[in-house]
Amino acid sequence: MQLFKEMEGSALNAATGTGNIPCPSSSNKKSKRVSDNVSAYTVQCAKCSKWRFIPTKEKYEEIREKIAELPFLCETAREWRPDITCEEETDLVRDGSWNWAIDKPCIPQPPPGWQRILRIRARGGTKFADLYYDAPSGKRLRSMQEVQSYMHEHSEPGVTLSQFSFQIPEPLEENYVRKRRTSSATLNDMSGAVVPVAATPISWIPPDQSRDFHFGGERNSTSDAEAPAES
DNA sequence: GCCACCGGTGGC
DNA sequence: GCCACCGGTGGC
Repeated sequence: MQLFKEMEGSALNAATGTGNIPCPSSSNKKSKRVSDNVSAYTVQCAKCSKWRFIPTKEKYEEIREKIAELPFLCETAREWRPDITCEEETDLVRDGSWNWAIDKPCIPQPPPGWQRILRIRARGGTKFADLYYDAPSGKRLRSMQEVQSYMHEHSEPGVTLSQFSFQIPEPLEENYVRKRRTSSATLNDMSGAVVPVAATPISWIPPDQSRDFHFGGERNSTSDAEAPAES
């Protein structure tokens, strides 16, 4: 299970982070082309159900790709946090400043040289997010169709369509996305609890609250153990 | 002129 | 009803 938080506005490339905390950075960007507006990635331990921050987008993508056959455990995080155990408090404090979403598991890592870009849209729109792939050439592709025709025109040895997925996560917050008019539209449908199917929660954060990571936060809201879709 | 963002819709 | 796909456009 994974989560991320969103940061609006500035380009953030979690992938450039080498430490524990992905810092907003535009270091290796020459243009103002935007990257993800996601600034942190988190995965849930399959054993203790606590959340652990993942230091880079690449690592997150690697974990996500294999999570079905290779469940994430706290000890996996020792790669970047040598002391971490299941005894440590969860990395996440659900204090309302974070918005959550459910990421899909088993999404392939982008081919080498490619970037998978997720842009969370503003609340109240008709769609939750956009997903793009940036080709090594810099070309931005918006759909499988575009990937396909790009591959037709450019030789990308060893790259296949199966390495692409345009699946976007789901917002946990009901009504983040404006519901389309339906004939039976009642305003308060309480039934809409998001029940992810073996999926991966993600979170993003509203603007201007970008850097307050809660590693081992004190006010642990007990376990964020379960699929955070209560009520 | 470009592109990030958003909405609409055809096809399932 | 959903979502993959793509067109439009405002802001830069």
